[in-house]
Order: sequence, then structure tokens, then C-alpha cells
Amino acid sequence: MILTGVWREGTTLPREIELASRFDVSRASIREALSLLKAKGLIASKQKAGTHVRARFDWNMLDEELLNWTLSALPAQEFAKQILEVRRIVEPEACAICAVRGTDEDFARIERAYRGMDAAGMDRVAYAEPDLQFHRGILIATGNDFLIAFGATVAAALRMSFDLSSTNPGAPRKSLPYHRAVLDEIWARNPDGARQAMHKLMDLTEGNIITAMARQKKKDAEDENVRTRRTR
Amino acid sequence: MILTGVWREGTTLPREIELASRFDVSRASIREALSLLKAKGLIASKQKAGTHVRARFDWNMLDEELLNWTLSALPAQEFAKQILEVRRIVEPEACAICAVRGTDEDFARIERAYRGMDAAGMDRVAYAEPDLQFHRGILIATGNDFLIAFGATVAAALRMSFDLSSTNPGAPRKSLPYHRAVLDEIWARNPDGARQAMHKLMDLTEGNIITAMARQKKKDAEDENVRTRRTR
DNA sequence: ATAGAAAATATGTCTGACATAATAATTCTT
DNA sequence: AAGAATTATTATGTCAGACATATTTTCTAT
Repeated sequence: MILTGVWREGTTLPREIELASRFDVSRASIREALSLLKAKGLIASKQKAGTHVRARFDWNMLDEELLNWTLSALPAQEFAKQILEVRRIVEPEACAICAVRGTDEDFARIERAYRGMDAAGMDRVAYAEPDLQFHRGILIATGNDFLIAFGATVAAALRMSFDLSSTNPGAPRKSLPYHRAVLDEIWARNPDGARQAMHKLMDLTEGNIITAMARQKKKDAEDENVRTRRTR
Repeated sequence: MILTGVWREGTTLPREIELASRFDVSRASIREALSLLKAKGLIASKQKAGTHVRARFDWNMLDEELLNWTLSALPAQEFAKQILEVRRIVEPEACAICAVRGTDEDFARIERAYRGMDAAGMDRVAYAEPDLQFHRGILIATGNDFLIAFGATVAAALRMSFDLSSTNPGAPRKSLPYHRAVLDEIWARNPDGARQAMHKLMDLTEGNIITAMARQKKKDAEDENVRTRRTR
């Protein structure tokens, strides 16, 4: 209800006892749920005054759970663009740092992920996990704890891409040579090349998402069309 | 204890009842505390199996609270470099986006922050808040929820810089013309100029932090020297 | 030695009570 | 009648003790 804006910024939510009876659980369980939302910055509470929804600015959108909830609660359209914009900023630079600072062990881990993607063939489901490991491996190789934490955002983004790719099963596989290029530049310890290769991968990803969303939109429209004709 | 590595990755922490008696609070309070750490990715728990410390990779380091705890629990040295590295990646790009996409209202808010910094004069304490608002204003102007969430990291970084600047009270004020330059480029809606201006501001910040840490280190060494001479 | 059944146990949930602090209502003063 | 000080109210915060549930460990039978 907070994510979809039913309870918008500043709204005071029902008191704990009422929430407990509404969801038919104990007050203790409600408090555990609220403390989770509190930790992620969605709400804040004061004694007697009650619990209110905090400003969106204070929400920790880079949190993986919150991000997943958001993606399943709202149309992905807008978020997809935003996530991609941040990935475009962060991942190419992380990739350049990785090429300079990463150890051979780091690179081997990324290589293993690449092999996993290759082995998955056209199997979308099997392709997803090593794909994530590939991108995460690059972030880990930077040795920067904040870039590593950014992996949570990438994970959510890939999960979203995966969901969207259901209408176009062959799409993921097309990214394989782009990943290979990134890997080669990293092994060559060539930061500029690595940055550029990752940039191209981001371009491809963006293209895939845009066409997938367009297809989705078209499909929704057709379904809607069928539905209205039937009800007429 | 988790942050300082007393309880390292994989460690199973004492059971809730024992923690409750150890800290002399009820089990309910312990559970609230644990659920906070759970939400931030530090720990995970399973029935009967207990609660264990998760891998560092899973910690949500971009969370403001966690970041503040970390900065107060560990020597800032290493973290300062890492935070700066990420800020260098994100803020100049955010600044460029801001210059293109921001509204005049957004710019006015940033301008107000700038005026607040100017009005603070040599007062370090009064300078800190508008400084944060300045950087946050740029992120907000991008309209990207993930860049906005990055403001939490910037906030922690600035707080750290503030603490370090105690040995050099005049340092913050020196950043004022650099902020002015950023603001001018934004008003001019010049993304490349804005990117570059922010980059220069980051250079200055890095210089300040490095000298401040060196000074701190020297001071620590002197104190240590005095201490050992006394005990001899 | 192995597979399956039973016991043990740590987290998860429930109930009901009291503590505390912020707000709202009331009383008193000027 | 306006404002300050006091009292009452109330929603979150904390406590205690109990039971439920899901793993793990131990025991038993094959």
C-alpha cells in the first residue's frame, strides 16, 4: 500500500492494534513487519504520535528486497529506465577499475560465470544465474564495498530483464559475445577497453528491455482489445 | 561486534534468550534489534538452526545507518577512499543529468543551499547542513530514485569529512567557489561543464580528506609517543 | 552401515500487561 | 478572554511467559 501510493508520504498508518486485527495476526508480528519497513526507511514512528510514511527521498531504493517489492508492485516501465541509467553510470567504471585492480582469482571467477552462461545455451532459466554472477564478479573484483553493495541493484535489474525476456526467449543468449568482449578486455588489464566493452553491453541490454517492453505493451493492448470486444 | 569482525562471516550468534539475558533486556527487544540487522543484510536466521552472520557481499553498505555505524566502529582510513571512489563515479554524472533534466525549481533549491553555505562563513557546523543539501539537491534533480537513494552515502561521507575537518577549521570554506562553479554550469544547462566542475570539487574533497587523515595519523603518532615516554 | 522414527531445540508467533512519551483536554492564573 | 500550567489520554515501546513450527540431532530397527 505504501509502494502503490495508497498510503502516501506523510500518511499516518493505522495503529498497531488495528493493523493486527485487520491482518489477523498478533501485535508482535505487526511490529516485526513495521520494524523491517523502518529499517528500509519507508516509515518512522514516535511514541503516542503514531507511525507515518517517510518521504520517498529517504527510502533506501538500493536495497534488494525493497527493489524487488517495488518491481512487483508497480509497472516496471519507469523503473527499468532509471535502473539502466544508474547501471550505465556505475558498471562501466567498475569494469575499468576491475581490469586494473582485480586479481587473477577474481578474473577466474568471472570466467567461470561466463562459461556457465555459455553452457546454458538457449535455456533462459539456466542463463540467469551465471549472468548475475558475471556482473557481480566484476563488482567484487573492484574491492570497493559500496560497488559490491550495488550488486543488489544489478540483481534486481537482471531479474526484471529475465521476466521481460519471456516473450523473446532467444534474447539473453545474444548478450554472450558482449560478455566475452568484456572478459577479454579485463584479462588484458585494459581499463579503457573494459569500460567501453561494458558500455556496449549496456547498450544491448537497453535495446532488449525497450523492445521487450514495447512487445509487452502491444500484447497488453491486444488483450484489452479482445476483452472489450467480448464484453460488448 | 559484527562490524569489527569479532563475529565474522558465518559465525552463529548466541541464541536470543542468551542475548536477552546478556544485555539485560527482553527477548522481544533483542528480536527487534536482530530484525533491524536482518533488514540490512548483516544476519539471517532459520528456525532451530539459529542466527548467523551473512557474507560481507550481502551487506547493504549503501544504507545510511549501516554506513554510520561502520564509520564509527572502524578506522575511517580505508572507507574514506572507497566512498570517494564511488562518489567520483556517481556525482559528476548525476550533475550532468541534473543540468539537462533539472527544473528551475530544482536549481533554485540548490542555489538556496549554496547561499546557506556562503552565509555560514567560517562556521564549520553551520556549513555542513547546506553542503549536504547542495549535493542532495543535485541528486534529487536527476529524478532518478536510485541516484536519490545514493544521497544517503553522500550524507555519511560528508559527515565523515566534517569530523576530519576539526583539525583544519578553514578547509570546508575553501570548497565554496567550486560549488559556485557547479551551480553556474547547471544554470547554464551545460552538462559537460557541470560534470567537469563536479569532478574538480571531488578532487578538492579528496585532497582535503587525504591531508586531514595524514594530520590525524601524525597526531595519533605523537600522542602515542608521549604516552610511551610517560610509561617508561 | 543405513534408513527411518523420535526427541531436542532455536526461531517464530501469540497473549496480556505495564512503561513511557507526546498529544489533547482541562484547570488555573493574569 | 488569553495564555500558562496541570492533568488525562493514548499509541508506541518494553516486558514476561507460553505455545507452534521447523530443523537438527539422537536413537532405533533393519
